[in-house]
Amino acid sequence: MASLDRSLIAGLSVFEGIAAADLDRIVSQARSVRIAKDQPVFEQEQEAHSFFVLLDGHVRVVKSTPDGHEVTVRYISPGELMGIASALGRTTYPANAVAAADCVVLAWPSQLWPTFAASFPSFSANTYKVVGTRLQDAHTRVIEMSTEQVEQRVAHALLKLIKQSGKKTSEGILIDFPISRQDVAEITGTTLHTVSRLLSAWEDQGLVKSGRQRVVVVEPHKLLVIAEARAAKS
Amino acid sequence: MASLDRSLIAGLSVFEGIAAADLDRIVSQARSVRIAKDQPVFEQEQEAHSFFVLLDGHVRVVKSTPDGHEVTVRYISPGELMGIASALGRTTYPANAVAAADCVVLAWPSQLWPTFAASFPSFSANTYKVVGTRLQDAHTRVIEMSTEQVEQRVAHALLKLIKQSGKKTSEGILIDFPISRQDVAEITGTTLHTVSRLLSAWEDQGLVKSGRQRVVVVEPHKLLVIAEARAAKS
DNA sequence: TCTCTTGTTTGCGCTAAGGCAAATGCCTCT
DNA sequence: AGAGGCATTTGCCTTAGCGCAAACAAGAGA
Repeated sequence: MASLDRSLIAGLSVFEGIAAADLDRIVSQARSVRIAKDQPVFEQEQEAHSFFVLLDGHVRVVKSTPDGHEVTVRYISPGELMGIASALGRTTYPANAVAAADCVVLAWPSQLWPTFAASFPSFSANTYKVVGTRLQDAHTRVIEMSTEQVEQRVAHALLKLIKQSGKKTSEGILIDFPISRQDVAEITGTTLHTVSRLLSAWEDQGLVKSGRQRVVVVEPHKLLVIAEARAAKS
Repeated sequence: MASLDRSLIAGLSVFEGIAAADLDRIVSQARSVRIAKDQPVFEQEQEAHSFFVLLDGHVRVVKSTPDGHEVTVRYISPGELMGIASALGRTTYPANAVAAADCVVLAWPSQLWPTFAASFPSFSANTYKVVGTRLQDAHTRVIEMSTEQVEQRVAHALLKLIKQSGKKTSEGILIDFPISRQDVAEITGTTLHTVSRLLSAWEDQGLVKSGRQRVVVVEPHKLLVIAEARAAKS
């Protein structure tokens, strides 16, 4: 591992509260892997041989149903953990992870987890905190799916995406990786057609600008109004 | 704690792999609490002062949305953990837990968690395994909400309920606590009207028998066929 | 530059399922 | 036993949003 990586890594929230020396020991046992866009990071049902931290790029975590549907569970941004099945006593990955853009990840063999957890309590605590957040997020998703209409869900999804992976540009806030209508549909549980219609409508109102695999949110506030709308619609 | 409880408790999967002596130390620090039907076990946003094991009864975990919707996150059956926010680094409960029937729970103060986790690795491992399962379940819920129609979701919900809390009777498998159409609706993200219509239809076909706050599944296999149906419907 | 592939837009019809409303039935409490 | 409150059933209407299908860009590769 290049020392360049170390300084970059020290700032990540996953490693908060870990002494520099410990961090070195942790990082020195990782291997750094480059993954090209659309290549898998890990796959559903596969043996969970490693856990990862994403250093650069974006990863989409997807579950496939027997009947061919694909549901996006979450997007992973730089700095986030993924594939931590081993911390939860699982031996296989529960979903597919695919690079949504070219990625660089740090990978540790899963069998190191017990040692890490015992030796570096902060690391373990940070990890479980992440798990807690994800459980929370998943429940929020369920609630959104249960109580909101498609328009609100798509608005929420875009807001979540710009919060997580937004990049300010002169036009507005860009979702910083290629994302298609189909992708948004798989996040929100709808169809690419409906997403397309919504984006077109919002584009007309000046809320967003979008193109091929590209979405820029121009008016986040107005989008938020739609997302939080109770009953009436404009 | 009566020693009666100890023998009962030793069999629970949460305590698997824990030496009898350790189990005694764990259980001796719990207090046993009786909670009447419809009374809260813990509440959303409240400080997570304790974590629990349900010994008897059934608990419904519900999240309320700002706009008055209620979504049932899960049902807890005897032997299961609940309120384990502290193990995930949270300081407040993420949802409401209400007794769906009269309950008996064991409660430990949250501040014991770090000690327990350090002293009894099996306990910690078991707990995180439960968390893993719940995360999994939550994702399954999201997928069901995204890809299945209401009929399939309700069928799945009933199957899950009889698996978790089913009791064989002469008529079929009874869901062993009072459950209304509204409750089923809150699990599946639909309305009590739709649930009522479905149950009536299934009753006509002899798949279930149901009454006021009561559901008996007569033909689990046929229900499974509905739950797993791809496109066509009978 | 031209072509091909892949993503996007949009129109149209259809239906699952929600909303509303009213009737009925079953417990529970007095 | 009677009364009141819930839970349930059902009919009817409305509609959000899906499916299908066809036309349209806009990159990518030759």
